[in-house]
Amino acid sequence: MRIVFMGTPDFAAASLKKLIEDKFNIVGVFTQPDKPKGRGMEMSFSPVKELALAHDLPVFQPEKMRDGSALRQIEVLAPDILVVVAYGRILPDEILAVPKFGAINVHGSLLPKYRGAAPIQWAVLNGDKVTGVSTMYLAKEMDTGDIIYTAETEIGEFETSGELFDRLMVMGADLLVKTLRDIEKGTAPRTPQDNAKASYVSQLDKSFSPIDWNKSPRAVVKWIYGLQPWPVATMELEGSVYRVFAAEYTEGKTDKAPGQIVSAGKAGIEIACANGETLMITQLQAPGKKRMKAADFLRGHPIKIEP
RNA sequence: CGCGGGGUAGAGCAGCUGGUAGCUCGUCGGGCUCAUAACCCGGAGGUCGUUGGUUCAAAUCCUUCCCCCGCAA
Repeated sequence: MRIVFMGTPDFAAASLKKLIEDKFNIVGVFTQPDKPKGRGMEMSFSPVKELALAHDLPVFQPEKMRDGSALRQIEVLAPDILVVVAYGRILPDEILAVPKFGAINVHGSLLPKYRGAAPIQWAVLNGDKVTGVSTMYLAKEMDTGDIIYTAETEIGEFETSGELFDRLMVMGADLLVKTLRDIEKGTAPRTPQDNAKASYVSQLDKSFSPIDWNKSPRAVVKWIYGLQPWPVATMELEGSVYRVFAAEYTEGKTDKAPGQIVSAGKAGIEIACANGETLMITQLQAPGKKRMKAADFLRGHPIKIEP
């Protein structure tokens, strides 16, 4: 089976890596054009491109998908199926129509829940106990195609989105392999999504960072861990914005208003949340500094606690 | 050359309008205490990221490079 793979970030690279390891016949790899990244704005390749180059797979990086050139490239490759994982582009119908098995996708949620851009992060942010990955056929509308397979996994209480990402991309890769094998055998199921149960989630950005202390401790914990590795939860402390990386639950009760510092010591910085409950911040990062334990931070930044 | 912050004792910071370095914690020793992440006394520990320069004298001024971090992508 001739496969054309389309993808860009690490999540996609994990699937491509698995397909390569399992000796699938990948005839071409599409990924986003190279862009300057990082400090110094150095040109960099996408993880998918790096991987493809390392295995001598032909790489295609069309600037536009709708000007016909991408279509011609794909027609030449004559794939039997298109595997699209976090490519970052909407594919026009004429491209989807080329392969006889169509196009399939790996999505980081249990569809139809969390259609959209940041399903993994939102599963964490919402405090879900379980999430998973799905494989599906590409449809005209984003993430609405028929589901092929799903796989579930539990979310750790203090698991970051990044950690969950790493697990889900491996699960996704495995599920993709199973999906491809069964499509080839003709035994892959095809289940339409129940649109009534669908939900959409938006991409995250820095406007999500500030912690809302009027929430319960658990909601704040989920916010802190769900926003990692990006954009990272933040809190204001004596005029500066600090990035918050870790927190623990406490038995503490307080009369202070949400957001007020209750205590600061070896265990961390205790902050009031909703209903008089508190949360212990244990790891944070000051502007221009690297992340550190709250106890380390307090040595050089004694905090005055309002009575 | 995309913008900006920072590299000072084991850790976190101050000092940076130049004169051989200070604070908190930790650590070591001693004391006090029924006891303590408590308190008291004492000690160890730093070629101030690197290179060259200015100067009678630099952590403090200028310069080279390295490393860390945030923004932006």
